[in-house]
Amino acid sequence: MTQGDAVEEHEWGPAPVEVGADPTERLLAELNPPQRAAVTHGEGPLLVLAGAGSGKTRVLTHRIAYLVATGMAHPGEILAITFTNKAADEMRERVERLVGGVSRLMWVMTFHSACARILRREAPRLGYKGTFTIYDQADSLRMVKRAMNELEVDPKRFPPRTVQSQISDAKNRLIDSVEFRDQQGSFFEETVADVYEMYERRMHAANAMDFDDLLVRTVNLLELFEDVRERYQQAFRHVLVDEYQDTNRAQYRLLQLVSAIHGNLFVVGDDFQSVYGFRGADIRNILEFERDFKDTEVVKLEQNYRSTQTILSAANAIMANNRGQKEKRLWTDVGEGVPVTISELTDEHAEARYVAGEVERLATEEGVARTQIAAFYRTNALSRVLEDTLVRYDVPYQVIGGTKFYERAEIKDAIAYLNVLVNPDDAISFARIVNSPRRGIGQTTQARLLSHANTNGISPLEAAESVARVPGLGPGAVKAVSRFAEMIASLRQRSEAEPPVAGLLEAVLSESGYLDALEAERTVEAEGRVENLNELVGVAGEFDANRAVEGPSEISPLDEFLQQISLFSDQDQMRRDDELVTLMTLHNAKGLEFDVVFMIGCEEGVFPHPRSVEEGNLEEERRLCYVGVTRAKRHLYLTSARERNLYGARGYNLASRFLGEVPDQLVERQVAQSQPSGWSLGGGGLGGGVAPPQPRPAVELGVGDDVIHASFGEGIVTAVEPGSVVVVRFAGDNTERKLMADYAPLRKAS
DNA sequence: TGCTTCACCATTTTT
DNA sequence: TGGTGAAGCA
Repeated sequence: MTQGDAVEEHEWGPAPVEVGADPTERLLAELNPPQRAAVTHGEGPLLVLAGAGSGKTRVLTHRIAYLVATGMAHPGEILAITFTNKAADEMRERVERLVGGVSRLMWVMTFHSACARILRREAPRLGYKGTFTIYDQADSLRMVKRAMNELEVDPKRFPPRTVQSQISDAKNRLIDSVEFRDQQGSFFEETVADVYEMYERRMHAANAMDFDDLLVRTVNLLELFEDVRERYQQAFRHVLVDEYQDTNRAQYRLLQLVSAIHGNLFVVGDDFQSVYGFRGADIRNILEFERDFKDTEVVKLEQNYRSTQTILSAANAIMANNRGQKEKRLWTDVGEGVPVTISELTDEHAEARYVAGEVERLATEEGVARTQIAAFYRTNALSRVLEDTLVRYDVPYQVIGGTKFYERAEIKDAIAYLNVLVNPDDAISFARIVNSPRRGIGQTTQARLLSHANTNGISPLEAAESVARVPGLGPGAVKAVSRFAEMIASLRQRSEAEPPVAGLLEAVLSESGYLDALEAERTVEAEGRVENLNELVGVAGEFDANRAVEGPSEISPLDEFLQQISLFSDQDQMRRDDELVTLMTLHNAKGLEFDVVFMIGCEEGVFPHPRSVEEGNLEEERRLCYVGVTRAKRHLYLTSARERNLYGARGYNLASRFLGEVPDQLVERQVAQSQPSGWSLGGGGLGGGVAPPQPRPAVELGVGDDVIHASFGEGIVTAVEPGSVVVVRFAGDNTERKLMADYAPLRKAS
């Protein structure tokens, strides 16, 4: 907290909105009538059904500002919850713009951050230490496997991922292992119940919580301890929730608990955009809100400020095929716009060429910025052909999603070292680092350490510290383990002296031998990993700097750093400044908007996904389609391919049923003439929307040449294949790509 | 202990 | 088609 903010804190009240006249006037001036009704709502629950592009974030931020400006709430009494860090950041920023620095007193954060914050203080009540570690899905999966291993459950018959997801589902529904067992009948489920129980026990012993635990344990806390419950119920006079349709049972219960005294629950959502059912989101939470919270008022936002009427009509028509939903019809006053283009191509290559060609045509002939163009697909696998084609057409693009920074092995390793320093009970992090880098502590040794730890009720680290007492270890293993234990002990001493996190991290990386081992590899991959680790050190340095400004807090810097990054994912990696076309899954597209949207792979067998159809989730697929369609502001393209390689086999598919649900009068249809596919660029019909770049005389490239690519940057040629294809490994993202030497924007580095 | 080969299998994934 | 994970060998 800076000096300036401290001053503003004392001056809170009518925030710096307007001097003189009614301070709320300007806030309300920018709103349409239903928006205004929502913002000026008095006390009691309110459900805002906010259609796509209807200004829901505006309503939320203005509502918060309104509460502050009218004195209905002190900033410190406001809890505003989102699902993503990105949404929370955006909301905080926009609120700050409206009310100024007092926004710092508000709790504007994700469900998980809010829960983690509460649990850091209160976890001892539940028998956890305040320094608990937060496990991501991968860590949690390891723990599931470990529990299964301990119970001798065959992973062939019980896929760990399935078991994990059943446990997670149960937690999302607030069903603990005891209740889970009671409800189950089949042998399979009995076994899952066993694993669930063991998993919980081991998680607790490791002083660790998975993402679901953050919610569930907070609910437990509030239900079990009246004083804690009342404290938070009193504290949060107004509770606001974004994307309410995505809440699961645990989140629902949490909101119910936390808003019980004041009853001011303000939720904004769109049942049409509920696409996370597979993760436990329960669409009933929004459909039955009025029943669950007495005297709820409902406001519908149906005016859309994003898309043309054509696009909205298409979206409405698609959704008319779903049942059990809140009646809602989007409209706009921006006009009809151009028809939806539906194109049927011969195969995925033609489809990709079509998209690439149209992108270039739009960019060069119609002046559409490439940042305003996106392509969505149902499954990540569909991006590959499109990417290859965009490269060949020299169209710069970015892919959102994919491998995340914090999921990279080297980053997870580094964090695991820090986890062990803060939380010595953390068995999963221990396992991660004990033999990484290689120090001769192999599987057998690890298994013996672990079983010794489990039978004696101590942590693996403690077992390592008294390795002499572990039975069955050879002298070599004993020596390696005790050296490891000593190294950790010395690092822990260092961490307790509270140095900056960045310095500690550097010490960890060098003293553990991790960096040395990477450098000894002398490969491009290893180099990239070192770079990533440097980036992590940079993140830590930034954290240290911010912390120095904000002053001390009750928990240690390292602890705070770990909590922050464990709940941070780099979803907000998207760049909007460069001239890049954006590629992503339909799920990732939620909340975004683009002038031009391509939805590729609109075929039966792809979208709707056959698995969803099997499982009776067609309506959710249709909502996903709705989400995709409503991202488009001006022009929507829906493409399908008659045949496509999927999982190595050729598949022949009909166009998606969703295409048929768009009324003909809104559509301009294009059907490809049969044309050969493959490497031949251009040609007639579709896919030749724009002439491909003329072949240049081949650049003489050989293995080992350093090259520079217009969008991928520096790389090295690792192979040359017939047909003037070169394989280049790029330093930037460490991937190998096959490029057409004649077409790729590639030149030899000097 | 650790590397290599082989078989398998396969949505979506805010935290 | 390609990435992952478990058994087999040096």
